[in-house]
Amino acid sequence: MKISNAESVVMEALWRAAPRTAEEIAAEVAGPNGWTEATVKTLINRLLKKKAIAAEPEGRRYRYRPLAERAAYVRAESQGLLDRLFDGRLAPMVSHLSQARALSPEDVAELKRLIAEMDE
Amino acid sequence: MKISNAESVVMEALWRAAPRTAEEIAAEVAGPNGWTEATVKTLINRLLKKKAIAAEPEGRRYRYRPLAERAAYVRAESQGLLDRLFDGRLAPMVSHLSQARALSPEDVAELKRLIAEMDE
DNA sequence: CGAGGACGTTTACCCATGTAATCGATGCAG
DNA sequence: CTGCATCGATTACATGGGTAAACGTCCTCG
Repeated sequence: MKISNAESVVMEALWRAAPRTAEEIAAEVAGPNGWTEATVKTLINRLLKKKAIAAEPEGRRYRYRPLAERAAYVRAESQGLLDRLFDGRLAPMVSHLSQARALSPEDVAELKRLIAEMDE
Repeated sequence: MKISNAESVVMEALWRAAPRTAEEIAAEVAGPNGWTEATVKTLINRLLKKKAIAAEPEGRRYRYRPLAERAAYVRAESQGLLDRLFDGRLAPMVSHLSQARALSPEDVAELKRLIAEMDE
């Protein structure tokens, strides 16, 4: 099932560190997103329904862990965008993004390294 | 204002060629997406409301033309993804995508060229 | 033992979106 | 002139998502 935008914020938190309690998750994501703890709880529940995360009982409460893998999520999202906007071609995308936002020299160096690697 | 997924299909059609009538647009996008002409008309109207396109009268009907620029749309979309998933860093994104999907030699060559260009 | 709190669960509500049918005006074929 | 076909405009309706409060249950402190 599809993970929505707001939900993905919770997922990211869990991908960063898991398992965690609802309280811990909320502590991390509620403020920056202007959400109340109630909102975070709703998101957690929707993710449970979608089987994107699992709950393991710990005493009185639960700790949540991701079931969906970040790599798969990232791949689906970026591939979708790539296909929709750049006809699946990476080069035009890189071209576009590098124009739209200046790259740091480190970025350029890193890219160069990547390409060199691919070129074998 | 935000352009939704379905709406973006209409936008893409108009970016490809404009101005066009609703009928022409529908002819191009309805079938492949499994939409009726009515659906396309709704999308057109929503885009009008959002000021993403404009209508110019032509005899008894209208021809539509994009107001929003594709470049801006593409930039917003890809930048959003880049920020959300790759912390705004292009190199990790390229790395991820090139792993997830093998690049053609042309792509690699093109990328190499791009990087070389940036490096000045 | 009783009250307050901590948690997860349920319910709520509104807006955007996907999808489409219907309506109203208008121009054209007879 | 009149009825049919066309168009755009209006209305419809279900689902998903963002946002959150209310509820029920159990634990714990006094």
